[in-house]
Amino acid sequence: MNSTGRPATLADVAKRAGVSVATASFVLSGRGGARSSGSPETKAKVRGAAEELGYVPNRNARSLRTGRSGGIVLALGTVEDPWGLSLAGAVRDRALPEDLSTLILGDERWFEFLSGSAFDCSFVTSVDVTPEGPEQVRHLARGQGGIVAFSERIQPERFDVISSSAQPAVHAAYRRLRARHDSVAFMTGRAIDPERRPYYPSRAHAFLDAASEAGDAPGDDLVHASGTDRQQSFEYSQRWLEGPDRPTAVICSTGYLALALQVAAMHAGISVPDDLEIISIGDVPSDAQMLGPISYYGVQDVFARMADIIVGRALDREGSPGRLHRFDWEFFPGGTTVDGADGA
Amino acid sequence: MNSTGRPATLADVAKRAGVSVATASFVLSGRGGARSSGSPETKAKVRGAAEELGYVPNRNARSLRTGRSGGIVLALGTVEDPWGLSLAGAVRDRALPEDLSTLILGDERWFEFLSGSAFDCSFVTSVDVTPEGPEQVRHLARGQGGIVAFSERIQPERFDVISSSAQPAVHAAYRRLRARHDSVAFMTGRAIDPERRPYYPSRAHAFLDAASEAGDAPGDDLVHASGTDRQQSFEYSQRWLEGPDRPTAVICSTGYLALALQVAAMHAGISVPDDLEIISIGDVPSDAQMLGPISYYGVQDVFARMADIIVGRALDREGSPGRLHRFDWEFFPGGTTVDGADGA
DNA sequence: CTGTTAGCGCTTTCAG
DNA sequence: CTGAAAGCGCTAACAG
Repeated sequence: MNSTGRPATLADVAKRAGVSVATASFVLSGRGGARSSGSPETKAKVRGAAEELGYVPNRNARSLRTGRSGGIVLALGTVEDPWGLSLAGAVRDRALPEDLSTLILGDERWFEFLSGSAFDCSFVTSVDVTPEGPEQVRHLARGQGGIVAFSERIQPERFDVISSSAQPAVHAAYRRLRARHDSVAFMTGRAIDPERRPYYPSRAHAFLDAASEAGDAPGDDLVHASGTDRQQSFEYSQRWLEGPDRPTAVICSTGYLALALQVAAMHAGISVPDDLEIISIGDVPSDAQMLGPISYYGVQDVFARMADIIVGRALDREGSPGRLHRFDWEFFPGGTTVDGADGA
Repeated sequence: MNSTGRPATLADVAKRAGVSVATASFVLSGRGGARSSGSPETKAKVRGAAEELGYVPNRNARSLRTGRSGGIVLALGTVEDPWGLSLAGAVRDRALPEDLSTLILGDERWFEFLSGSAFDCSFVTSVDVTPEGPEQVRHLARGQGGIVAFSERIQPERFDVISSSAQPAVHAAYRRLRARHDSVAFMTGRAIDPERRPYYPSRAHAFLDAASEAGDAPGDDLVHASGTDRQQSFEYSQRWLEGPDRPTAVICSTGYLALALQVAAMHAGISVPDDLEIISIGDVPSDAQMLGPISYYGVQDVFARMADIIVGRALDREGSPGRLHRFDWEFFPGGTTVDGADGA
């Protein structure tokens, strides 16, 4: 490994090996290990020179030329959400053997960032939170890399779409708990904000629909906004459980809320599931659970399936016209409900 | 926004605006908004054409030319660690106003990935886990972008180094608790593995040193490996707290272990801090705490300080010879120790 | 103030 | 089987 000056270029390697740039390129990047790559002797010389110089191909130049970058980028909107991290882990595990790097975009300006780049595949989650989301995705699809969009309101075109609505799950959870309780409450992080409302019905909306569909009263007071961080949720849960309108059945809009509620119940001496049943919409990462599994609605093998789609797109050069992948939610019974594994 | 064909190139824009490529480039990328950019009329034409065509510069081409990419990449080694995510959040907040994107590299092949690329700044955490780490960092530093390395065994050269050893903190924590207890235990995730040992002393090693320095017995049995995920840690804590050698003072090697222990203590009816004192090495993200603040040793404003260094490097074109940033750990009293805010 | 020109480092025909 | 040359899209000198 040479230790002076700027990084070695292919031309440097070629010169040192006494061959032309083209040959060097052929040996190093073309099917080097496989068939028909050059005379064994030349190969050795080139390889040796590259090694000595610590040569490493400039990815910008290569991408510029080929239109591919050897990378997958996950535009998750936010980095704080553990859901995205689980996905990232699954993608990484599948991408690594294919020699694809996995990157997470940490900010929310996915459109600006992705427009300029040429990744093998870009995955976009926050299509549905702005009005222009779908249009932007279509625009990106004109570029070179593959696109996978996580959305409930866009049709596949030259990109794949993963559609995974929690709405049926919320309805099912409501029916399931309502069958055993006079009243079912809903716990969410942030109150419904009519201003910055996403362009699809939120889980809280689904809950309200489910309640009125079941013939229950307006139910606005059944929606509890507990705050976004865990301490807030925990303290809210404590007050709630020790207050006058203590619930006996709660649907939590995320796994972490369910976790906070579960711990608060233990703290308050309330027995779960006997005196309080909890269902989470979306699973709780197993390594975050402390008091045993929480009953939840979720998608079987979500991360593995999504990772397959994303990596598949990345590997698919010039391909498929775009598929719609619809994910269905099922009930996974845990220790926070009384029921066994029978369906909704 | 044009909706057909491949992405518009600068040449397309120039042609449509009736100017040359150079002029278009000048207007669009050179100090467009600021002074001396071209005649108002041309500017308008070019801007208009770009708008109509939905032009967006190809970042690969630009980077190839300029050697800068408009991005910061954080090579965290793993995505699962919340520490890295907090850092990512802090970096993103500072980078966004400067028009820098923040990326997280999701896999552990940082060297391979970074060698090929030209980011404005790369941050590498796992320098100390392999023997060749430092050499690789030096090699990267020959490239175009800035580098910030998180390491306790490398000297700054043409890159910055952040050195933040937990060792003194472990010693201080030991002394602090030992002053009030006959025996102080240590809780860690993974047992000390002499095989794949990192190339620096681990926190568990520091604990053993601290014990023998205080004149205490070997203490190997004071090190408790509780497993890596939270459920395991929680269950381990439960067994431990309800078993025969129940501790009265514990140092936890990470914040999440302290959290599990705290919850387990509550569960077992053990009063914290009266019957059990807990000190965490490293802080617990505030949004993960449920039972109130945990006493810990940590670095004041770690994430903000690190983010400043990283973004600073990214903005610093052709610059500083490399600085060593040494981070000192302090005690932050919370609800899991009996002491107030007095020093160690 | 705008246009011409020369590359950045790489891959890829196309000849030899 | 190897070399010469073109060009990906963009920017930065230098002319005009």
